[in-house]
Amino acid sequence: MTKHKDNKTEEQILEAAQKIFQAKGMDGARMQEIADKASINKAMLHYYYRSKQLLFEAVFRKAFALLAPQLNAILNDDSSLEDKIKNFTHNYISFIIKHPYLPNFIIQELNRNPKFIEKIKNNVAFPSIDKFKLQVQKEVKNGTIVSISAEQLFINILSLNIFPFVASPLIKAFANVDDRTYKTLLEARKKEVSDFIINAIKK
Amino acid sequence: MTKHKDNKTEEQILEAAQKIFQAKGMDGARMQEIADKASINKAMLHYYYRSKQLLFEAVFRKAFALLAPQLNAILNDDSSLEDKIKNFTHNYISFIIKHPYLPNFIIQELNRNPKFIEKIKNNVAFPSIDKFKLQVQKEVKNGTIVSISAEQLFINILSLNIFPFVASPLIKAFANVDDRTYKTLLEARKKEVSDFIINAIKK
DNA sequence: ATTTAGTTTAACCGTTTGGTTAACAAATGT
DNA sequence: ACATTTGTTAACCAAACGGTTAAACTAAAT
Repeated sequence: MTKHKDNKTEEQILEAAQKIFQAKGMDGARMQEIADKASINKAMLHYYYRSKQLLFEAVFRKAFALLAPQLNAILNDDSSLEDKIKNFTHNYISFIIKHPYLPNFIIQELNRNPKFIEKIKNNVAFPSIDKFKLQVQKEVKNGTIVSISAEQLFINILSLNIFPFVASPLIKAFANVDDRTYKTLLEARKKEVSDFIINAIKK
Repeated sequence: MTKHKDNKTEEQILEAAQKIFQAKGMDGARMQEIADKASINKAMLHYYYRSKQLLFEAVFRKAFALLAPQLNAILNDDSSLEDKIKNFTHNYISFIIKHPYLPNFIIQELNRNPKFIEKIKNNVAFPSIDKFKLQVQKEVKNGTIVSISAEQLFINILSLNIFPFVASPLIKAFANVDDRTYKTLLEARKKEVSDFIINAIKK
């Protein structure tokens, strides 16, 4: 979209689209609603982004670009495994509390169209697990942690950090807690989760 | 729908609707597509279920009724905490491997409309955390496990078991594994996850 | 044999949808 | 000063959507 000189309207659109898409998903979102939220004419959406699909992809890319660096913190940082887990958990949960729609949006739309991630891989700095893998293997070999594959540990870390945000209505209902209590629980998880993980892997 | 004598068509519709709704969600699903998959006329959908919303609710209720008893296994079973975690993890992952769309469907549609769970609470046997809570508190008091709230432990168990299915496209991409390898990883989690949890909480 | 109630179909309907058009306004360049 | 490009608007469009209708079909009950 480099041909446009004035990017004020373009950004207004992207912000509005972000809110609508993240709340209602690709299928549930309406172009008119996005236009209304951006306080502009519907034709402008197509003037700047050509189609709903392309507008959606712009929103998705932006969201993904926000999330990816967070994961780099655990995959490609130089600190010790224990420090990584502590820092990541604390920072990541703080981050998601500020952007609660983000993980669910990305997960949902990726499930809707799994091939989409290939497009993203070429556009955004994409974290790699390689370094993390070496680190875990080394610690297992040294006997500092129990025998576990880097992939399983990685899945566990992500699960414990992300799932409570993705499935909040379900968990709230089962655990029988109200919104305020749930927020307190999430806040406590900044510490609880890293303790839990470190306990699980240390010998 | 008790007025109908022949329930063959009705079930065909529900099955087709289940597949379409679980793959595309409420907003992405089309009544025509459901009719096609059920090999019947579109008017029949309305004859048996009146509206898209009611058909969707029937599908959702059925899915939820399938999932809820699984959770009862961990919340209201009489066995020891360690046995519970082992059994639940093993059985639940086996269950979801057979119904891979289920958790994501429920989570997604509950996020779309959080009030919906109130409707469900009255219709389906709804698990309660009370008994599990007492059990955890007792074990903490006895010193057999580390100090942890039942809610946090419950969240952790659900996260580790469900998230890998909900976020599979994302995890596959980050962990850089193909479909076959990922299936193997999930299969291994039947044991890995319970070891991980038990390690995390035992003193 | 005829009624009756349940089932199925094709055709139809009003609305909403993403997207387009053509005219107009505001900058920008010459 | 004029011409050209860029930004914005209201009106419009065809297609797709969920839902309805009225008539036809089926089979058991009278």
